[in-house]
Amino acid sequence: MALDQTQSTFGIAELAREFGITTRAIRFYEDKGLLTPARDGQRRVYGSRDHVRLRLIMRGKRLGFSLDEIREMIDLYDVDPSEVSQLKLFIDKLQLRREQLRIQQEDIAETLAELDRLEAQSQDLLAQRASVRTKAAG
Amino acid sequence: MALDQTQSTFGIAELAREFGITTRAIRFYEDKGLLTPARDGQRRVYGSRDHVRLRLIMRGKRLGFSLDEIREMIDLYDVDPSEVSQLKLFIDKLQLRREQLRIQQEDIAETLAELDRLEAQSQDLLAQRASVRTKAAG
DNA sequence: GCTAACGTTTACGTTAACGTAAAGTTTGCC
DNA sequence: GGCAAACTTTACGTTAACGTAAACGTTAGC
Repeated sequence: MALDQTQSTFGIAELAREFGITTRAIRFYEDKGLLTPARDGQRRVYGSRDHVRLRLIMRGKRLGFSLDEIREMIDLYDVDPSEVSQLKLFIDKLQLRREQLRIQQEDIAETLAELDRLEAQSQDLLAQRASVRTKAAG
Repeated sequence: MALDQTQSTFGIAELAREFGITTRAIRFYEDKGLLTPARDGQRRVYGSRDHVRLRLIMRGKRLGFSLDEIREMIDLYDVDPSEVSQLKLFIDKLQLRREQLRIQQEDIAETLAELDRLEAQSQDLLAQRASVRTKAAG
């Protein structure tokens, strides 16, 4: 077995290690309807679908979304496209998310620009200090 | 006074209206050291500096930062550049923030790409449905 | 057969970020 | 001078997202 085909089942501790979270958190996400692992007797067995979902959860958290929001986003991937009216609603939801993300992009761009400015200032100051010390020592 | 020079003092209710939050929240931010309004007797008087800070707070919240993190970020704007060692530490902090924001950018880009994919699929489906109905009706 | 390692459920505790309510003060206005 | 609007402090309540602990089951290795 050299091919290391993407692993297809996981234990809870295994997932916890991989994502750097606790098993408590993973069970909590299940309680909140974000994960739906299979069972082997009592034990939870996570498939590749859960693995993907957990990745989406962590990404959502990094973006500051609540678990409720994250669930809504994740559910977008599983939407049932049978009803046209549902489809249109679905597309509307997509637009809302998109708009929110666009705002975040702007916020990040602004912030990065300000950080750039601050760092430039600081580097200037550092250079000045360095040159002052050099001249004083020379 | 036609020039509407940027307003320089604000009441708490005024700020609350402008930013779409409650006065309670504004006082809470003060408790946490994010705002430091002047006083006119008992009453808080917010200057342009507080106004700027409140904007930064709201931006930080949109990006999912905690108030502690936001305070750290805001304090970067007021850093005292007297000590070189402090300056270097300061630059390190800037780098950390930058890295975090870069990750968020990536996360957003990924998410937007997936939303694009989902929407394209949906629009396809909608178009198919529409053409089916058109043919059935024709 | 015992002990780790891994897993389970149940339940109470904790922190952040406010909401909500009570009770009082100050100010402009009629 | 009385009332409403805006403000104050104090304090208890609430929600999200887990942490922590207790008490128990099961499986592999020595």
